Amino acid sequence: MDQAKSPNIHHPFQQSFPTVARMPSTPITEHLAYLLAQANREINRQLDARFKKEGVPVEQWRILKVLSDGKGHSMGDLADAVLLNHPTLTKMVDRMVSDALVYRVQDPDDRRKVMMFISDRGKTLTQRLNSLALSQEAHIAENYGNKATADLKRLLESLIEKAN
Amino acid sequence: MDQAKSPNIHHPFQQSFPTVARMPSTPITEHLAYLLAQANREINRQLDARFKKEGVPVEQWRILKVLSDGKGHSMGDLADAVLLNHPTLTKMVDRMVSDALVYRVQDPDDRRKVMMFISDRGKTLTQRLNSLALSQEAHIAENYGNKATADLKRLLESLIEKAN
DNA sequence: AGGAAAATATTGAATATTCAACGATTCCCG
DNA sequence: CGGGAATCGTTGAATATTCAATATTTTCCT
Repeated sequence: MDQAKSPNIHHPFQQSFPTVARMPSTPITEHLAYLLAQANREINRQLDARFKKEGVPVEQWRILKVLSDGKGHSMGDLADAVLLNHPTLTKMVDRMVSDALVYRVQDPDDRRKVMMFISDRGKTLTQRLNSLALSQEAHIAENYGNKATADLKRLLESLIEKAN
Repeated sequence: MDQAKSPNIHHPFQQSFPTVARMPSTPITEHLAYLLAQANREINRQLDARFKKEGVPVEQWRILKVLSDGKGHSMGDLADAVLLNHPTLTKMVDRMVSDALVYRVQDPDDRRKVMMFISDRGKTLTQRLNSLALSQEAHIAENYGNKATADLKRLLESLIEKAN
């Protein structure tokens, strides 16, 4: 009866009381990093829920959106724009090529580069996703307030700018 | 010479011009979801850089910080508090148990539950991490402004609250 | 010109995360 | 009380991400 199946489980008698006064330190919920993570997670979750029926993750929407200017974008530029590192982007683009949402064209001016383009299929999907995203933004603005939303965006932009 | 080694690469002649006027739609950089992702990513990157010398990912710091109230926290509560889903938390805690930063105690009142506690080793590490995190916050407040930082935190808190 | 260094994208192995299923325990209610 | 449903945490398989190494092409320097 002593050695149960779960490893790593102590039994309760080892509670030790702190011998020195514990300096409380700020709770995690007051750190900017935590608040950003939490807000980001929540907004993303909501957006993902809306995209669910199209079966497209948020990152692919970002890629499509960047490409929907119709110009070619190199993988490097795209990676920066959509906040993905290079290998992750390569693999995600592979999937999108399989789904015929985007295609690769070798840049004739610099043959190291690959220019990404959006396909017609990608464009029509993007439109559907955009309207889902817009409806989410509207929903946020609705019960969070237009002013708060605008203020928040402005502050975030400024933070990002300063952080670089 | 026709069939090169790279698959999926079209050659440039297939550029098609849009036949209908393209509605520009808002750029990705103006979406709240994108701004949050970008800010979160950047702040996290900076924090991770500071934690680098301790070799601890941000998530572990969050776990340690929550546990440093000295009370026991169930895995479920912890998962909510540190924004990780259950299996991910279980595996991260496994590593932290190996590193003797935390330990598990079976809850005697509800034997389905496991209560997590921080070890002494975990506590001293937490102190070092806290001071790194504080110095980051100070650095942010410094060239972003105390007011902006406070405003941003307030807005984020309110967004999170509304979103639930 | 020629060769070292830098830039670009991809690959493969190692690592991490997620999803679904499970085992154990407790709760609920007839 | 008894047994089905709910809760809690973990596991294993599938999937995704990351790190380091690679191949290719271009740039730079002398």
